[in-house]
Amino acid sequence: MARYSEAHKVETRARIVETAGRRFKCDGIDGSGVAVLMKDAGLTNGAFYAHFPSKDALVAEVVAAELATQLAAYDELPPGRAGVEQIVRRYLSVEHRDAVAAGCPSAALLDEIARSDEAVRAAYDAGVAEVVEAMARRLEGTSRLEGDSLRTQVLSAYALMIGTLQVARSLVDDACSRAVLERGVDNVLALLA
Amino acid sequence: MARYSEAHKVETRARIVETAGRRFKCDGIDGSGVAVLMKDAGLTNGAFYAHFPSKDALVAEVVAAELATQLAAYDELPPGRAGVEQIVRRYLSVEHRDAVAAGCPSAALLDEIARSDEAVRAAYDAGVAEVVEAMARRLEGTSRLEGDSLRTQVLSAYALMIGTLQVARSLVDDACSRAVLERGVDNVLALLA
DNA sequence: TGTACATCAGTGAACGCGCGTTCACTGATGTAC
DNA sequence: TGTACATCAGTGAACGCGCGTTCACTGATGTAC
Repeated sequence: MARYSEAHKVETRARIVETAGRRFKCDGIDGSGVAVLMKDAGLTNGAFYAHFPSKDALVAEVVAAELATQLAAYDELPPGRAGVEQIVRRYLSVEHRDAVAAGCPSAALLDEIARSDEAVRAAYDAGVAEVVEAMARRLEGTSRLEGDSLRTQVLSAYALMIGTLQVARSLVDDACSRAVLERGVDNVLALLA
Repeated sequence: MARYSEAHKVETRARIVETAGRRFKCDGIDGSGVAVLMKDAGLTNGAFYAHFPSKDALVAEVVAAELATQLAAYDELPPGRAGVEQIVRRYLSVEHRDAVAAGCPSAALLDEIARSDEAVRAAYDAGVAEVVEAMARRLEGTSRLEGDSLRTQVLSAYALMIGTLQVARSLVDDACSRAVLERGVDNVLALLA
């Protein structure tokens, strides 16, 4: 089994990035070994280095890919402020809280990203900037803020969403967890009003 | 070297918890081995199990101790709303952003805590409840909210602080990082008005 | 007061295991003639 | 059209290393007599 088409290698690589994203979000970056990552993708560990020079290189790609996926999901939503409201309500839902593997990479990995090398943080930085830009463009004209100031406010609101989801996932008390999610929706929407 | 006083063992145990807190916040829980944790405390790895049944047990104690330290620091601040403002300004300062080891355990460890077993999450839950209670009591009477509703709002504000600090630490662009900290202060104070 | 013994925090080597990475090898396919 | 060779994604064993945990041992001190 070799000498595949060029498309095959690209597909395999993409599959590794995608399954690694889910695994990282579930078990953490440090908690996910290369052998497991490759098994998730239906391969053995040795093949990893035909696609990536190191685990760190994969991490940077996964961070970029995960944020790109998050960004792409915004296309399906209604335009303008209505779309942003849907983003916020979905983000701070019980469903998102309980679906770590399919969920936001920021909420699942941010403090590991903060400890990562500059390549990973640069990938995160760029990915978040695009997500913020997409949200800001939907709000432009309907907000008291505009330009950089609006973007800073959107980033601050995104930080509230991230922190809220992490807290909701950490609390043992379900009622308290749901309460912080619900209040988070109100507070984020208030910040973006 | 043995047959120490009872106080000696208590002190040693406390030293392990304290140095482990700093190490966990710097390198992550998964990223900090027992041998390193014990070396930080000036001991060898074997002695660890005279104090704790497992690394997981230490993690739960560290989470509790770190939040207790955060809570204790509030005693030095002015009473009422003025103290809460100082808490927020210090939390979202460049100094706190750059001092991970001495900083907030939530910002450094929250997504690892969310992945931890129930003992760790219960310790986190209880510790956060106390921190929230301390802040809520300072605000009671000067806020449009009261009781459980005020506490939920304080927890939501705490989540914004956590998320903001994590984002500030992850961004490579320093100007952007500072901007989100500054905006975070305004937004948290607005949520608590 | 002096001696024998019990205690137990701490030592440091060792356990099996999984880590990230390397490498000799496989074998289905594409290319050359 | 048929054969020989080159390619290279993927295999699976192995590398040295650090992980969490165990354990036989040490030796300064407290207690018993």
